[in-house]
Amino acid sequence: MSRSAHTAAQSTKDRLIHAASDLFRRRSYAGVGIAEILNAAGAPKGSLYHHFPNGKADLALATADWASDGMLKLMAVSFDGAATVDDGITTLCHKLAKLFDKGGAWDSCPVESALSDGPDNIVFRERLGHLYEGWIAEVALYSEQLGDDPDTARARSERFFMLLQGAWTLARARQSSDVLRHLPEIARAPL
Amino acid sequence: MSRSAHTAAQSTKDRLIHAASDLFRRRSYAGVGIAEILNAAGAPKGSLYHHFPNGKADLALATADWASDGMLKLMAVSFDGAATVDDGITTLCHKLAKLFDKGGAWDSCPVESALSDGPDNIVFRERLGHLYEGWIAEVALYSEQLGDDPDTARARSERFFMLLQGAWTLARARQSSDVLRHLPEIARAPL
Amino acid sequence: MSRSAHTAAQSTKDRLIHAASDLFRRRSYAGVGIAEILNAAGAPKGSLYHHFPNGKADLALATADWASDGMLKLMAVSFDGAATVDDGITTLCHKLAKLFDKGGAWDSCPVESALSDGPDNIVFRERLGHLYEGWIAEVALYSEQLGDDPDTARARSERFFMLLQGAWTLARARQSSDVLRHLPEIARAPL
Amino acid sequence: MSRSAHTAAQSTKDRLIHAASDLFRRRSYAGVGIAEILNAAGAPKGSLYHHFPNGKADLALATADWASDGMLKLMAVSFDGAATVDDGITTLCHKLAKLFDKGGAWDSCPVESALSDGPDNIVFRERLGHLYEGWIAEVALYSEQLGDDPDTARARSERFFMLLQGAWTLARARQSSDVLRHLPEIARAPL
DNA sequence: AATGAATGAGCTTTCATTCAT
DNA sequence: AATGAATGAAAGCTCATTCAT
Repeated sequence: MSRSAHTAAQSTKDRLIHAASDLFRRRSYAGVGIAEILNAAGAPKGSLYHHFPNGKADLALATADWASDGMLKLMAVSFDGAATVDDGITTLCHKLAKLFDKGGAWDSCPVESALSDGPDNIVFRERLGHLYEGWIAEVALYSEQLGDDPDTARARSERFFMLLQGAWTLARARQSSDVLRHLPEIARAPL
Repeated sequence: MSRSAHTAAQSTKDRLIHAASDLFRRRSYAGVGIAEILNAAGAPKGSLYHHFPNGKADLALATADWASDGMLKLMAVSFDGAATVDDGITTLCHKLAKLFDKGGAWDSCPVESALSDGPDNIVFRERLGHLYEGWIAEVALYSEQLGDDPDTARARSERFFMLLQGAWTLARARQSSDVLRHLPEIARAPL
Repeated sequence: MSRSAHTAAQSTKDRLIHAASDLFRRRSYAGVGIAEILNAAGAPKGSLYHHFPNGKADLALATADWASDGMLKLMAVSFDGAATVDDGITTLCHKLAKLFDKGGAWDSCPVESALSDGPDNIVFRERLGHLYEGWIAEVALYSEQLGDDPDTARARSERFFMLLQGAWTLARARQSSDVLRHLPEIARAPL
Repeated sequence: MSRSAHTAAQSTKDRLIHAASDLFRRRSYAGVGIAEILNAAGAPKGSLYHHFPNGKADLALATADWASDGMLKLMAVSFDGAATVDDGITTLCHKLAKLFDKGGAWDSCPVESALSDGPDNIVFRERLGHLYEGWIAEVALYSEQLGDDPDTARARSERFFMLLQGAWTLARARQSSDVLRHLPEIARAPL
């Protein structure tokens, strides 16, 4: 998910996905041109349509999938060995805060930036929903494993998802990861 | 903020702002062309630069300001006569859910969609932060007026902002305003 | 209709039509790129879509209309003062033979080359039929004025249209206008 | 020449020729891309240059040759057992009308559509002339065999060629094979 | 003989903006 | 204050072809 973690020998296809993800996060699907992506990936002009027959839209879907997988892995790492749900969430928030700081503080959610802006089609919308539900299900699963009953786990996870999305938005507006770092304690407080 | 509330005789400038706001919400700043905005506003080809000398960027800033004012008014109406902060928030969430349903369920935050996507300049970023802080301050003010001490009011408001942004994101991904309608009770639960 | 008859000061729109007509005749709608047309017309890169909002397709329709008008004028001139239908046709064939020789002998029918090749839409097909019927009606009109009864005039005109189209095709295949020049006597002979 | 007469097991090369001929007739050489031809033929991406080393141009020449052979066969069948030239022509016209109706009424002459539009080279032009002369010579031969003296036979054949090309053009413009069916009587009438 | 990945020039069209009126 | 013609850079995409396997 970081901008520099994938510079070792990769396929052209992977380089396209990583370059597109970086650029979409900063300026979103519609704000980034294909020429720029190809240039960033060091890929030749005509190679995009070989790997992604439907062009930019296919690339955006692949980018969102890849970024979502990265998020799921980050969740897994964060909850691995966590004693409580709160511990897992705290670790995750700190990892995300670091990611935010690495990205230049103007990166938005990699899934939303790739799919939200795109062609007005149903495929993008459904994929966006599907990937987000996957994140919520993942945290809910860890919560259950740490003792929550299913309904509580799901409600907690959904609530955390919303807080996280909102916190990231606010962090971006403030150009500061502080709110992400403090998110665990914010979430803990009752209304 | 709604798509149809401003159809009475308006100035060309106002029609441009409203048309742009509608379009930006659905496809964001970069995803909407000036020709499309002019067409939707029924404005002549060359009139944009008369009202907005800096072109699309100026229009986006005006759009964000107008949408933010609408949000502040909605907050005022929601908290007017509210007995508790919870009451005010509940009313606000229901009003926003109705707005969401009106907009075709693919509208995103009007402030973010106008400013997040735009030219990579500092003006947009600072305006985004400024407007969001205004929303947070507004709810915090109502909370204080309803008895919260300043620190509590601010923390509550910030937390609500995050939940609201996240809930809107989730509502959009699900193409359903349910999560917005249930947001008050979700917010009430402790982590 | 000739390549050099319109070099006096013309509007950009006219220059686009004339340049496109020349190029379409030699390599047909699909074989000619917009860049080439703009270059030949001396028109700036973005000006085509100002004059022809639907782009290449609009230009092709305008080109076909203009060429068809030229053909109607040529018919009018040829039959003006003609004592018999045969005289009119003879004059017309000689004028067309001269046109063929001017064009480099690889020009095809300007109406067909603009519309036959184009996007697979019904507008092109109907326009092609409409313009051709106009030619047939025109010659039939002159035949009536020269004494033919309506049915004979129409049959003669239609037969002449076919011979002319076929003769032009053959002239092009042979790179020689001979068959056009001899068309009147060919048409006169019984099968 | 028909679209469905060759569906039994064919070589890749044949399938390429037949698919290309179908497509060229509808949208001409320049209007059809290689990808579309390969797709229609069910041929793998790289196979075209195996069978046609010079690529699309070679394929167009092969297509024109194949279509011209089909026309010569159709002529042979039509004149086989014909008592008079008029009989042969009548049969031929009816066969061509049926072909026209099969093709969707937007097919043009398969020889012209493959060669007329192509690269601006002398090979295509000469092949076009050569194939057309072959058609004219073929009908002239049958006319001689049915009693015409050589000069008359040639003149008749050439005249018929022109009427046929023109009739096909008109049939296409009108989206109706009527003019092809009535061509024999049209040809019979004096100017 | 056959394949599909790779290539970069070219395609049509839209972009945000400027300018003369 | 208001207009629409004009502009050329850039957009996303397809092109015919080459090449290593």
